[in-house]
Amino acid sequence: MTQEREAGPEAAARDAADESLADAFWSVARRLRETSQETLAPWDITPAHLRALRVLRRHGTMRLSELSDYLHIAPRSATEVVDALESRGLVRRRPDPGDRRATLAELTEPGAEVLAAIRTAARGTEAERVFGSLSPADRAELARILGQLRG
Amino acid sequence: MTQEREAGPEAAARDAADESLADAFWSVARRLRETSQETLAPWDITPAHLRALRVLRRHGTMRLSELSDYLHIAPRSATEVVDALESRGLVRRRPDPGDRRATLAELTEPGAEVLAAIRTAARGTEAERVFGSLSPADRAELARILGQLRG
DNA sequence: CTAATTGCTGAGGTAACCTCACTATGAGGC
DNA sequence: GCCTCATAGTGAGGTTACCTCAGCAATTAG
Repeated sequence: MTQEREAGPEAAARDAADESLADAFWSVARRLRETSQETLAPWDITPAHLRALRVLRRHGTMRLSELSDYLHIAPRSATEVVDALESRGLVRRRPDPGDRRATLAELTEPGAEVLAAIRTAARGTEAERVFGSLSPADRAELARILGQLRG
Repeated sequence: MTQEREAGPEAAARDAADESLADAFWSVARRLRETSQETLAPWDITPAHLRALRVLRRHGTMRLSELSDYLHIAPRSATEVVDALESRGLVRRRPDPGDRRATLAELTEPGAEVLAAIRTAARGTEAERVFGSLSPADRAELARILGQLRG
C-alpha cells in the first residue's frame, strides 16, 4: 500500500479510493482511444469522425447545428468535423431547401461504405474490442452505472 | 428505439449496444473533466497537473522520468507538466546528486498546501463529486469492472 | 420595416498529449 | 583511458478535439 504524508488516515483513504477510481477511469479511456485509433487508421478517420458518421447514418441527413446537438459539441466544432469528413468524401454538404441560412450534412455512398467496412472489419470497433473482454453481465452492469453517472 | 438503415438487425443491435456503451463512457469522461476543471479553477491548475502533484505527494521527490512512468505519459510530457507546476511555484526542480543527467521534481510547501486545500474544499475533487452520486456498492462494482478493462 | 435571432464559419486559443533530434552525462568493454 | 552505447532531460513542432468570439447572411418578431 502507498503512504500519505500529511492529513489523517481517513482522509487519505478516502482520497486514495477516489483517486484510483478516477485513475482507472482515465486509464480505460486512454485504452479506448488508442484501440479505436488503431482500428480506424486504415480509413484515415478519427473516433470523433466516426461518431459523426454514425449519427448521420442513424438519424439521416441533418443540419450542422442538429449534428452538433447529437454530438454534444459546439456548433463551430460540427463545422470542423464535417469539413474533415467532406474532404474525405464521406459526407456532402447541401443547402437546406427550406432555410437558406442552413446547411445539411448528408452521408455519401463512400461514407456509408466506410461505415459498413468498419463494422465488418472491426466488429463494432473500439467498443467491441475493449468492452468485449467483459462478461455480458458486467457489460450490462457497466452500462447501468455509467447511465447513472451521466445523469 | 433508433433505426439502422443497412445490414441485418442483429448487427445493428450489437453495434448500437457497443456504441451506447462507448458513448456513455465518453459522456461520463466529459463530465468528469468538466467537473474537475471547475473545481480546480480557483487554484489555476488542471486535472493533469493535479495528478502529478498527487503522485509527488504519495511517492515523494523523484526524477522526471520516474514521474512520467507513474503518469503513463512520455518523458517529454513530464517536462511540460513540471514546467507548468514549477512556474506556479508548486513544484521545484533539483539536480539529482547521484546522477548529473537527472533532475528531481519535488513538491514545495505551497504545492502541498494547494493539495491540502483542494482536498478540503472539494472533498476529493472530481472523483468525489462525480462518483459520489453512486451507492458504495455501485462504486465498488465500477471499480472492479474498470479494473478488468484496464488489464 | 427595422430589430433581434439563428445558422454557419474565420480566426485564434486550449489541454494534454505525441515524436524527433539534440546535448550532457554515465556505464561497459578492451 | 578511450570509445561506444544507453539514458535523462528538453527544444521544436505536430495532433486531436474541443472551445470562444466576431462577423455575415438569412429569417422571424414586433
